Parts: sequence; structure tokens; C-alpha cells
Amino acid sequence: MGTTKSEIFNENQNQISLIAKAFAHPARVAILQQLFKLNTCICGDLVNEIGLAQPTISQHLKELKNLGIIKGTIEGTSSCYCIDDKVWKEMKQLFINFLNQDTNPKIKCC
Amino acid sequence: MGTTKSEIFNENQNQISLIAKAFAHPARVAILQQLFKLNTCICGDLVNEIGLAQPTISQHLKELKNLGIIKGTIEGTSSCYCIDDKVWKEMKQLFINFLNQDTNPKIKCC
DNA sequence: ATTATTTATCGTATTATTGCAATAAAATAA
DNA sequence: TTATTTTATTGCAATAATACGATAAATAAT
Repeated sequence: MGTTKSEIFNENQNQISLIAKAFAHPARVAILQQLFKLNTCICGDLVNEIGLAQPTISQHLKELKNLGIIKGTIEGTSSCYCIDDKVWKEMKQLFINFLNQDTNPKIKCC
Repeated sequence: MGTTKSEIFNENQNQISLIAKAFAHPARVAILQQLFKLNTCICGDLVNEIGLAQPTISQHLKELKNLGIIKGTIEGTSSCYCIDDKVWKEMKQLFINFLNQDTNPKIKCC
């Protein structure tokens, strides 16, 4: 108990929920929006832009990086992050397929 | 500490993360897919289709209902759920706008 | 009236997430 | 070499999320 039972769901369902989890925190949404806006951004700038402590931002960056949505390179003492376009496109397509599902409005109970 | 600091983010960022949270569990993804497939579904059928205990499914249904994505009506002893098409369309648009962000591949650090 | 069916709610155990202070690590500047 | 700068990691506290047994509540069937 307390743990998600991923094994009883199919690959598609688990993938969608994993990607959704990445978007399920406003800080990570803000980080992604900033990366899209500037194309490239160093960690310190994200800390200034968003109002969370540096370790907290680092943690959110790590989660996004582990999922593959963003990439990071070290430049001197600072580290620079940007969107992985290939991964983003794949995730986008998976999500759009999910969102594009449609109902038959004639068959409804409520 | 331990709580998301929603107050430092804008409306759009909070909305996207809230919707994403609804999709951030495979059981809720499965419930929504089943509702799209059958257009209408009673709770017990979802319990059989997905392999989680009845109280767990009821809880996930409640979360989706609280967010407005699904509606429910009581029919005798059973209760019937379906997608709220209007709300789904709004959420879909908000999410697609977020997913459609694009980068300038020329400006990259990694 | 009694029993069965179905769902919602409550209580609780377990795990996950969020946030930050303290600190380590690694490159740069003085 | 000795600061300084910048980021990652560790450790911890607090809150949120997941799951389910037990039970209530409300309608159906016998």
C-alpha cells in the first residue's frame, strides 16, 4: 500500500502518467516555459526567475533531466539546460493522442 | 515545507500542473480511456476492468469529478460516470498550447 | 421485513513529494 | 594558494498521494 501499482497498467497508460507527473508541479512547468522562451538557461537564472531555493530548483531540474525532457551541460562553474527537442516531440505526440480522444455525445448517462 | 508554493506561480502554470496531476496516475488515465471508449461506465465495471479495490477506484473517480473532467449520476444502486466534454475541450486546449511551444534549435547549449 | 447489491466514506498504513539548510565539489578569480 | 562563485548532493521535516479493510447508506430483490 502507498505505492502505485504500475504492473497492472499497460505501457501507454504508464508512459502518459509519467510524463504528466513531470508537468504536475508549477515549478517544472515554469522551468520548461523559461527554457522554451530563452532556448537555453543556466540554473542560477532559473533560481532568480522562479522564487524557490537553489536546491529545490536543482531537484526539479534533475527530475526533468532523468525523464529526458531536458539536457544539461556544465560551463565553467555554471550549468546550462535546454529542451531535448526529439524527446519533447515524442512526448507531445503521446499526449496529444491521449487528449484527442473523443466521445459520442449521444451515448451519455449524465 | 512539503507543500507546493502555488502563490509564486501564475494562473496558467498552476492550471497546467493541476490538470497534469489528474493525468499523473495510470489508474486515472485508464478510467478516462475507458470512459472515452464506452462513453458511459458504471463504477463497478471500472473496478473489474482495472485491477484495484473498489474504494481506490471510487477515490480516483472523486478526484476526477472534483476537477470537473467527469460527471456522475446515480442509477439505482450503481453510479454512472462520463466525460464532461466542455471541460475536456478547455483542458485540452490549455495543454496543447503548452505542448506546442517551440524552441529555436540554433540557440542551444547542449 | 430481510437479504443482497452497489457505491461512498472513514480510518489508517505506507510511500512519494516538496522544500530548504548545510555542505560538498569543482571551476574561476584574486 | 586562497577566496569566490555556482551547482549538486545529503539529510531532514512536513505535507500529499496511494491503497485498502471496515463500514455506512441507499436501492433492489426475495
